[in-house]
Amino acid sequence: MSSTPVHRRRPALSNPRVQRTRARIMAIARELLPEVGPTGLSYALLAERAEVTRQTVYRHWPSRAALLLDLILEGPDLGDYPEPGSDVRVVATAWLKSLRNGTSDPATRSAVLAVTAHADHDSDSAQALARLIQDRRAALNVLLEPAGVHVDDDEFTLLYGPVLARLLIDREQVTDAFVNVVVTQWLALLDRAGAASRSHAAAGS
Amino acid sequence: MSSTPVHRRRPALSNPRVQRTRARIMAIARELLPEVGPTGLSYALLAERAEVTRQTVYRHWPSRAALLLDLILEGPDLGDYPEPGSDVRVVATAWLKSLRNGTSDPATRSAVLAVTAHADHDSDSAQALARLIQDRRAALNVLLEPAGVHVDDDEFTLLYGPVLARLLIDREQVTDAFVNVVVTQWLALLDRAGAASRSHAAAGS
Amino acid sequence: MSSTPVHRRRPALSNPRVQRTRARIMAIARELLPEVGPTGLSYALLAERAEVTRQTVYRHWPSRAALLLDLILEGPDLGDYPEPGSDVRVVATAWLKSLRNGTSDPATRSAVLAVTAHADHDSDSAQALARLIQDRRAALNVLLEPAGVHVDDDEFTLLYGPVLARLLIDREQVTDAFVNVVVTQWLALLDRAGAASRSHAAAGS
Amino acid sequence: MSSTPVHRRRPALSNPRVQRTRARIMAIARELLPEVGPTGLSYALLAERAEVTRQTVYRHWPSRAALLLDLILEGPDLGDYPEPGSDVRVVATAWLKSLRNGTSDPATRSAVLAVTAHADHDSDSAQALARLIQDRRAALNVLLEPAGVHVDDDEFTLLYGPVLARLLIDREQVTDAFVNVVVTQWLALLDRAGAASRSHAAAGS
DNA sequence: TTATAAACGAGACGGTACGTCTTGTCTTATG
DNA sequence: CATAAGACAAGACGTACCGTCTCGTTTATAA
Repeated sequence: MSSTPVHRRRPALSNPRVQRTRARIMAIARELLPEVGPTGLSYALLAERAEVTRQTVYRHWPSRAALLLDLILEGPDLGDYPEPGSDVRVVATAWLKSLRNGTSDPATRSAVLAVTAHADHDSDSAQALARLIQDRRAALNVLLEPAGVHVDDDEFTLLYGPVLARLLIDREQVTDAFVNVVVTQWLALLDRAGAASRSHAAAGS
Repeated sequence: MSSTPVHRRRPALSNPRVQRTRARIMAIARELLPEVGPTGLSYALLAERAEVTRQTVYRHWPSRAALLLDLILEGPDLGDYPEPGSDVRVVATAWLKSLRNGTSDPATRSAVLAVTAHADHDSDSAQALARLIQDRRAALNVLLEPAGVHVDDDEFTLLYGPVLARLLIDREQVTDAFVNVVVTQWLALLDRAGAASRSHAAAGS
Repeated sequence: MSSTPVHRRRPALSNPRVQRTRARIMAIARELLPEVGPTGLSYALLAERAEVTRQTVYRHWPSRAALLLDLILEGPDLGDYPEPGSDVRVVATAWLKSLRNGTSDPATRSAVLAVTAHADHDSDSAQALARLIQDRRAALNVLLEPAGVHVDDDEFTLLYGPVLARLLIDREQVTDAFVNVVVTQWLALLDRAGAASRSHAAAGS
Repeated sequence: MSSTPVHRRRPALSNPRVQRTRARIMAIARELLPEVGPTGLSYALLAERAEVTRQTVYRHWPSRAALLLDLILEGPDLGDYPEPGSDVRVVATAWLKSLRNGTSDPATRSAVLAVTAHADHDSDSAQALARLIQDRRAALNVLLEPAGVHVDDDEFTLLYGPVLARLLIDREQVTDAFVNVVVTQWLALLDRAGAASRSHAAAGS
């Protein structure tokens, strides 16, 4: 069996040399990932391409999961990030397109899939994945605050589920039309839920 | 890079010895997969646990993808398979629960995720995944035939997407309640689509 | 710290392929040792030069000590091995020259020194060294049997000590003349010891 | 291969701070050496234990050989150093015991063995070893001057050889009794040599 | 019932990768 | 500005797994 990696302090990002090295490795990793896949992205290959020692890569990311996570978090520039608003349809559509754009980057998609695949057996990955989802949901809720809407777990899954399924499993483009269908569906759900709670409230009065 | 695997004839399943060996390895693989994860399921480990030579495993499955695929296809007994019917809600619910049950088996889930993760870089996996999805959709359409309903790509994704997202990404139980919500949503979608095509037809007349 | 090496079966010498591989590696090691020294004789270098994988070298010798020991034991051909006889001087001289010849081979000398140096901290090396010495002493005693002489620890050290010191520490040739001086000395010691035991016996009568 | 070490000025011993640092490192090295062996005594470990930067150790001893040599030369306190005298037996015995005492210290023994083992491939070590031996011989000759005796190479090796062999190779205690036997032997040799030269002189006249 | 073909066990081998360690140099920040 | 902390390149270590290749042995089918 492989021994558990020793916990070791990671290089201080304040150091400009460290920043340079880290940035170069991340860039190469982003290039390489779609080419060779997450399992093919070995420290050996990464180090060679980045013209860096394996040891250096280990110093920055003690495990592949850590590297993949950073790749997801510091994804490529996604263009305009959606802004809060009171029109639920507009906000939800903007958020969903932003999700789609982020996840359409091949490197990011690879990384997400790899982390997801490891989540069952690697608690680090599981935690990272969970945090990722929670952050996205929190972001959506912030955007929807002006509209006085708060999405719960089920509603959230119903919104992003179809889009990610299309991207990751169907492995096809997520068109604007598809996004519109999903959002339309989802608004109907919210309406029903609102009506239910209203009728519930009415019945309770 | 590793050298290209030589194409080699796989053992004939007609031979009872072959069947025994194959069955034992598959069983062990199913046990092991949730424990160690898809990448941890090495030929070496598998062979050792199954008390078989590595060579033997290679003879049966020339690549890990092939093994994983077999694991998915010959999943554990799923209980009653849904039957065709004219009530769309009933049929869709049954199908969705069957999907949930199949994918809830840890070994199967692991295998599906692994295949999905490799699909970007391994055309074999991509093909296998595509076929898997198509088969499921075809099965659903067969079930819905009596109801006179045929689901297209988008509708299909909207049906299974939330369930798989809940299972694979949220990594939580898919409750019957959640299934009901998804189906209710989905029926509304079908209605809208039907109305649209009807009005379309009316306008066209 | 590195984890303790796993105990693993070494290749069966009955296999001719194994013999070939082993012989080639040993030959290369013998060549390399005097060039680069015991610490410079890395598994990496050895494997490269022998055109063999590092893993193969590990399979044959799980530790450097094991390899060095084999190098000592299967030294180069030493020429005629001394024969037993009743003339103590002749036998002792022949044995000592044989020791000298064996230890004069640069590779063997390097190996002996390395094993000796590690004996303090590596019980394997210590044991090997001890066995080496004991074997040599036993061999000498066999040769001297016809002469009715048995050498004890102190006597043995007095015989081989000066020769090894000259070789390993003075790092100079051991001439036949030097061997003769040592043997002459040593015979005087035996005489004295014999006289002492005789007088002892006489006193006891 | 590693790049050749750059020649760099070593700290001035006149500086008291330098002395303190140097003394602490040496002490730690002396402690560590028997524990971990000469190859295990890495600069990294040494620096860590001495609570000093690796750089600092490098500054003091540009190579391991240099450190080991210093360890040998500045061995632990040997007790009374023998004094010159006219009784050859007394002087030789005292000198031999002093040699034994010095070499019995585990750290020193380790260092001596390491230097010896490297002498074949590292000219620095070879030189250091040679100087060490010469110094010891010179010291003995100084002690023996009052007795009018001068030992040559062969005689010297015959005196110290058995003792070092017992210590380093047999890896056993050198008892006073053993020292006495060696000295007795050795005196007989001197006698014979003296007689030979006398008879030689007589024959030559 | 015995060939004969295939599956299987055993394991050596060349590779690649892993995660760790040490070494010697070089950069950066700090006093 | 001299010195520390420590990042980095280079490379070895011992291990694991991979895919292939013998070579015998066992099992199943066919003659």
